[in-house]
Amino acid sequence: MPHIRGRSVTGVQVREPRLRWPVTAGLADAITGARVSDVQRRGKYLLIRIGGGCLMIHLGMSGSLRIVSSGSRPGKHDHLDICFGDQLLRFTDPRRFGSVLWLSGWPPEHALLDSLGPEPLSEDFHGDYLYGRSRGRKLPVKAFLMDSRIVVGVGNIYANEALFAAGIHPLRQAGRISRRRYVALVEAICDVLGRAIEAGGTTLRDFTNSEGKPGYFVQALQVYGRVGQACGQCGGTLREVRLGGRSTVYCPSCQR
DNA sequence: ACAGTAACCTGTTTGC
DNA sequence: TGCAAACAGGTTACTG
Repeated sequence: MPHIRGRSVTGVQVREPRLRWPVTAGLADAITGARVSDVQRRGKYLLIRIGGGCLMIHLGMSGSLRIVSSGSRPGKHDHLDICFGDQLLRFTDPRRFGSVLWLSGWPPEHALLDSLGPEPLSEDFHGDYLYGRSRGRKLPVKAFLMDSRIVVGVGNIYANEALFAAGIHPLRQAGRISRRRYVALVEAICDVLGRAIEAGGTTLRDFTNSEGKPGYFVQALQVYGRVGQACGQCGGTLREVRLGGRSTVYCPSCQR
């Protein structure tokens, strides 16, 4: 976020505070006049250091942040603006699964950050770690992977893709997968995430990235959204099950 | 303690 | 054609 680092907040407009959690009351008073000194990320939380505290933003699944000129008229789902003189940081989120919370200290302290697992592309995330955390767990490995306490950043699409790449059946009990296979799974997760980031992410339908353009990784997906189609590995038919209400697509012969 | 499900929300798609 | 229901997703809270 090179657009706002070093700049000072000149105002805040909250048009719709009802997000995943209510936008922190008194946000404008807390940050108006303060300067943005740092921008970090933890899991899917954006951590913007402003003055002595932290603005913690989550984009949910349909949220976005844009830099627009201060004269720009807000649209239907433009719920809040952080003003920086002639420019605004505008938070848009049609489905309101995102959140904007003000934390009064730095480093940020919040229950939502406390129990987060390691970053998937960090060295703390490796096969031995997943293997250890999974012992005794009976839930499906896909649900295990999507638990942010285990590892952050692996959502439904990438869990599907990584399990296919690693040849692991999404319904297999997490505790009944060998160390060797978890090593392969970590490799698959890193590979999938790395390629997705490179391609600008995965966007579906109306979703776009921070520049308003679609992500191109959707074209590289092997299983997600391809139920009924032929498996790229064996030619068999991809199947779908619902797991916690989430679409789970896999190849019954390549994934065991 | 753990596993599974409901809940939040709305634009889009599907089904009658 | 029109309307209602289903669907999608990240994450937490709740239930069993």
